[in-house]
Amino acid sequence: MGTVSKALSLLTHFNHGRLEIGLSDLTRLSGLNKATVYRLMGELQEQGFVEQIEAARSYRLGPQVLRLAALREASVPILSASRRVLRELSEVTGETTHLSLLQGDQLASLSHAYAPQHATKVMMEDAEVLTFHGTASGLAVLGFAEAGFVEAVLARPLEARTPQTQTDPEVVRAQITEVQRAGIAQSVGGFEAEVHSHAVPIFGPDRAVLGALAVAAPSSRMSAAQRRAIPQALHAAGLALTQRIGGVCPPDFPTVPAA
Amino acid sequence: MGTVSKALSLLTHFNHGRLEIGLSDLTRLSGLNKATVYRLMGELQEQGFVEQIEAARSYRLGPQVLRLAALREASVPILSASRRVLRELSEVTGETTHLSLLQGDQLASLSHAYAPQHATKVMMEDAEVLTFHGTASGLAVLGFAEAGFVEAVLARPLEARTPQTQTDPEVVRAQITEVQRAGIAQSVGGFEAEVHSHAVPIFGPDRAVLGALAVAAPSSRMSAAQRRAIPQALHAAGLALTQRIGGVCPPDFPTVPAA
DNA sequence: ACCAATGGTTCAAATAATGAACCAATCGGG
DNA sequence: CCCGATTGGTTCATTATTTGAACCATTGGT
Repeated sequence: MGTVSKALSLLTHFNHGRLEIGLSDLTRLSGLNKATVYRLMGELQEQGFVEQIEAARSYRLGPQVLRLAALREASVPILSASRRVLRELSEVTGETTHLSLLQGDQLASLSHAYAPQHATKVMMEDAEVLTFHGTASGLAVLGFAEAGFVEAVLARPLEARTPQTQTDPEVVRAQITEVQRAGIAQSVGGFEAEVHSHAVPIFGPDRAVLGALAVAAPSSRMSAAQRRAIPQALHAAGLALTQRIGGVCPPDFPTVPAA
Repeated sequence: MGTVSKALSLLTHFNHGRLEIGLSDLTRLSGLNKATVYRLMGELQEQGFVEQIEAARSYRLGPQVLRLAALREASVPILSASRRVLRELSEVTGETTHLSLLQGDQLASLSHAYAPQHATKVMMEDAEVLTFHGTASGLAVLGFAEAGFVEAVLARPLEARTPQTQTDPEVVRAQITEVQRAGIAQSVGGFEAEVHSHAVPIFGPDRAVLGALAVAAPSSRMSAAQRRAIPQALHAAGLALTQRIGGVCPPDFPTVPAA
């Protein structure tokens, strides 16, 4: 791994539960030498990618990433395109919806919308990293990703976030086959207990899968009517979003929502 | 300059006018060796910071920056805090408003709001890099930045974006002194012709200047009434935003809007 | 058919990254 | 109030990576 990759991989350790990281923690998390981490963080800081909090001397992400994100949106306005789709999908389904995007070998939830109807709803945070095997979004992506990518994901140990999480690669493989047939993925409590999620893949201009659009509902509200309504609305919303960003579905993507 | 800094500095060449850059262009822009740029971009691509467009083989910013930006906002929610302030300021002044943030040695406009009142308005793009000497925002920042920073900025050649741009360092220095006295900066046509801008600095928890809040109006609409109303509204909005993000004004910041 | 430009690749030479050990300061018990 | 443990930060000889001139294959324009 090159020096640049090492530096950038340090940034992957930031997440919602760890917005600030000290030098020692980062050294442990990365497995790199302390002096190396120190110097790399110094360079990241010079370029504005991280900044150091005076008091604790711990690091947090810097302002430079805001500019880059704004330019990324100018290049590929997928987040702004998603907002309307998410809002409408939340209204129609009465549940929380979110968009997750593939970032290398990670899947991160980056935009969401809540439904006004219910007092209880599934809460979301942007930039949360999702597991592939334990979320509907992850399965939707795997169903239409390259075979090599799927193998790489399943070769890693599959973490169990809840007692319901499927951690057997063979079971996950069967789920993926079902996703390919139906064009839609499901997960019941695989990431958060009591959450029933549906998801469909989103495709780019080169027919490659970019991420997934998902509806997350409390299991208790999953009536027979919802089980029919959500896949239908989700399928349509997925096609709409893919189209809005100039994407094209691959030939093997089902054109009608299957049961 | 370390390898990491070189790689990250490649990203600074992306902007609204150059959302995609080919290998040769990037080599020229950066002044680095072609093989170096090629390898560095390869590493940036591996980490999802850039991606390559299949057809043209040129590079654009990658999806990874979106995740980092979302986390930065979770750490320091300055953009979300600014939106309400900008909206209200646009309503009160009837003109376009925007927030720019300091990113190392660059000042980038990152959030804006339009007023509904007028058919003609100053248009803004997020992530545009502003000059320090030719914009009200830049002058507002310089007025309350460290002396060393001001010297570094004025030591560089001052580009003239319009015939009205002040490029004499001594004149700019005098403008900065005036900004310190009044607590508000002005620029008439220094960045775009026919645009009259006012700006106030925004401060962080450590009393350091983070960026500037600005009102940009067509020169033709700058009546005597507006010349009084804008500084007053802007001063109040700046204090409000500084406060909302937990910032503190330095002791030498004027507490009342001066003429 | 040509020339100039593009993206991509090679390999010896030059340079930068590395990591074990060390320092000073701080923290939290007992 | 002292002690051990932990923190951020620094050093420098060794090591491994980066570098860049030159080269190749394609593409596009004239």
